Amino acid sequence: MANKKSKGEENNELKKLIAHAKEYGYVYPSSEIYDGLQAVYDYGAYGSELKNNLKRLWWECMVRLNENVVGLDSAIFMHPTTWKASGHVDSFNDPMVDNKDSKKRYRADVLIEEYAESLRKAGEVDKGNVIESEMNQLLEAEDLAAVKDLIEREDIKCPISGTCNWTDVRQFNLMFDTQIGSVADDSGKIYLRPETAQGIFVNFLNVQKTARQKVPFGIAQIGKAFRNEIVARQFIFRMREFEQMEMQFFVRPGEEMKWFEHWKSVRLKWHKALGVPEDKLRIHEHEKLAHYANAAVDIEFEFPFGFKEVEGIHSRTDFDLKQHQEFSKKKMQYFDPEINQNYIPYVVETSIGADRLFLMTLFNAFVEEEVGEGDKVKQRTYLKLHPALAPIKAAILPLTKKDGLPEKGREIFDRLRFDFNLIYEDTQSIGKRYTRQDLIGTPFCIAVDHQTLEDDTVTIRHRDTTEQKRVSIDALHARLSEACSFTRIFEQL
RNA sequence: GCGGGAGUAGCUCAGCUGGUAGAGCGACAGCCUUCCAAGCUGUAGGUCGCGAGUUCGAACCUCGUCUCCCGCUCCA
Repeated sequence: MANKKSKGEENNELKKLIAHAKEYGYVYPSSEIYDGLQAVYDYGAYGSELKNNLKRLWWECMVRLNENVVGLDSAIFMHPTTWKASGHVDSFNDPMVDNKDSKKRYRADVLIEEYAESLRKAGEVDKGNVIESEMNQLLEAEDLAAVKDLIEREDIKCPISGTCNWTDVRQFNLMFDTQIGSVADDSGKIYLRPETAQGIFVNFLNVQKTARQKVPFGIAQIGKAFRNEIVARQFIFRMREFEQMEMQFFVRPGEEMKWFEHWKSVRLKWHKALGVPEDKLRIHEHEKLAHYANAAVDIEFEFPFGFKEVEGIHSRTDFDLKQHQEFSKKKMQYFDPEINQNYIPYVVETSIGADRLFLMTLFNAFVEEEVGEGDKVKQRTYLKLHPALAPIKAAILPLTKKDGLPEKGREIFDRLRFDFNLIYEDTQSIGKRYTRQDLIGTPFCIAVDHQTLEDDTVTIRHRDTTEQKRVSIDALHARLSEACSFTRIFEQL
């Protein structure tokens, strides 16, 4: 393709954003003084503000604007059986072994099972069964070294290289685990949740009853989740500790596709309302569905490294509630008075990564443009963040540090600070201060000049155009409220 | 996994055939009182990625090690 970016260019765009994010207080590598921790990042002064604003916006759009969606804040720790019921223990936990010659990776249990099967076929039924039960015992005991010994003792070869040159057997746990209770033993092993959804499912009846909701209704939650990602790349796109914003919507069986389409269009509209250019968004339909789903789409954004999932909308059927009903022996059913029936509701999930949304927002906001003429051409860099999302709403900047201008500036600052996140700054030249605000994405700069002392007016500079307008100090509050309110985004929904 | 390249101040980088570190920008303080990173003065900030070795002496040479980047390979 003609306008396809080269790998180097993609990398440059990402690198530039990473550098900017670090330099201007958005995102730092975690534990940087110790050379960092792979695939873990920290949010700085402005990053934490932006992330909070995004989370609050999502929450308000979900919970406040929908009467039939209520919130929940469930714990990261959950009873271990939760993850057996959800299927995560089985599908997120495999003993892996690599052949050093072919560089192929195998599931150790599959490798041994296939070997045992070949023995049985060759007539050595007993030996095959013995080996398989031995393997199961070792896996049960989590004795991976012994599993390797077993592979070597039986001289199980890689089908590709034909050698028995294996690495150690390693457990690839996509779930993190830890101990609960002060005495560490196996019975206390619990997982850090790999998704927030299960906290919603296990609380389904609690919330339904106490918030007096009727199907169809939804439960929304924002929270951290943890996954041992094997490939750790692409900045905060793929992190080991990340934050999800999920809403599980419970519907009558048979009506799930209607609601699936509903939430698909609602969520797509939401991204557009945030100002994401339409040509950078696309819907990707899953062909291969997860074990719990009967329909799934991703809302993808075109990052420099390609179209990637930001949000997923899944029709999860009644899989999760049914599983929990089975494992917990508690009824996870709802009595629907309208049709006089008891049923396990079907679930439509919307799940967006807060960190991915953050990254998408930063990419959209990052602007570099040439300004000036002739030999005075300079590059201007700024973050074109929506005022409702920007970490700092306005900077109060006295033109000079004399003549009572700082005092007047402080006065204005104090009048507005209770309602808006502001910066007051009076050092160095005004141009330098404007530029600094551009770099962190502050939408408005309020300059206090000599005329202010005469008629109580100030100039407001708009970040995107650098144009200034003179307004009275009394009008500032209303102006900022108008521009920085979430209502400006709600109106687009 | 293989090959190549790079690690020196917050950032970008200089540092000759080995002689115990420099610039620009940025930050901070002051002057100036000025509307888009202006100017002047000053200040802070570096065990030169880490560890050994050679040497009277190592940012520089040798070995090891870690991290990052590029390309290939692999995986999805």
